[in-house]
Amino acid sequence: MSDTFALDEFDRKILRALQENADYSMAELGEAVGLSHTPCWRRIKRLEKEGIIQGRVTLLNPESLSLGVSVHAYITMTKHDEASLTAFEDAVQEMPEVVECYSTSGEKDYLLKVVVGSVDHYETVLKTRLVHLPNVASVNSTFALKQVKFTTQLPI
Amino acid sequence: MSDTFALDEFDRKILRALQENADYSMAELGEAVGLSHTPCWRRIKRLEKEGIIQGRVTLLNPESLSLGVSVHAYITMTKHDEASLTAFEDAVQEMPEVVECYSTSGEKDYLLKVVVGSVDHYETVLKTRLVHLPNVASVNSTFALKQVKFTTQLPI
DNA sequence: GTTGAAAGGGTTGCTGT
DNA sequence: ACAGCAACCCTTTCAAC
Repeated sequence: MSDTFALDEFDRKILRALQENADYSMAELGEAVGLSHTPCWRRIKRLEKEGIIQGRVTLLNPESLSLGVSVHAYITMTKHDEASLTAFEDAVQEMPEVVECYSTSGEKDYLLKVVVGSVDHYETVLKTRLVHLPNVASVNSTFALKQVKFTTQLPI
Repeated sequence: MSDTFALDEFDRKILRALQENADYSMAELGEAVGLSHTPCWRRIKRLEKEGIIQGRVTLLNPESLSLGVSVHAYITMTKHDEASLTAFEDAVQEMPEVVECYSTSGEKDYLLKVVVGSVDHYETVLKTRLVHLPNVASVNSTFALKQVKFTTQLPI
């Protein structure tokens, strides 16, 4: 594959640490992985240029923002030509409540993860927005009773 | 709710910017939201202390690490007493390939999002790990054909 | 790879509004 | 409350080796 790169154990240690916490200083990071700060910094710059590091983001606490309700919505489409699917996918990008979207194998066409503040709030989003997305035939919703695990750390 | 706090428009602008990119300097951030860097920095510290800001993480590109295959696994449990569920949930935390886990309403008990490198890799994870998690009766897997959207930004 | 030094930005306190 | 300023210190960044 043209988009894979050879990573040594230093790179992996750096990536594992940075996935967990982007706030490590070069000195801390170097000490943790067994390098001095300069090669550590050079490796990070290389990993950024290669596109392996996508960026640093701040994670917020959903509960404290009254966004503690996650819903998985399963979408069946009326049409399956490329233009119809693209119209749906573009519209999904514009909905901030939809934080994840996958086209799926199996009976349903898409799986959406939607973040809202309450069941009532979801009902509004569902009836005023989701069912009106382009070419949607039906929406089947499953509420998350509990978020058991959520991590942005990839298993490297 | 004791864990919700009053946020003004400055706080929201700061949070929106930091969710998108944690690398903004105080000067940039202040300019973007209409504050000077000192009050901007103080607000961030307050938001961290209140737990609204959970932390900063580095996001990696799954494809470049050969982790481009996402699978949603639906779990049915053999037992539903609290101890059995807790045993399962604890075991899930220890599986780095499982990046999300929700207990769900509906027929299935849990929904897992699993990140792997290939379909073959998933088969191994499924047969050697997932089906042997505590109190699992059955696992039903759906492959993501395409990741249409993924964001860590909450809709604030 | 290392050491070390310059430049930049984060952090704090103070004054004034 | 915020702006502005000054100072310190840590971190990033880039030499030179």
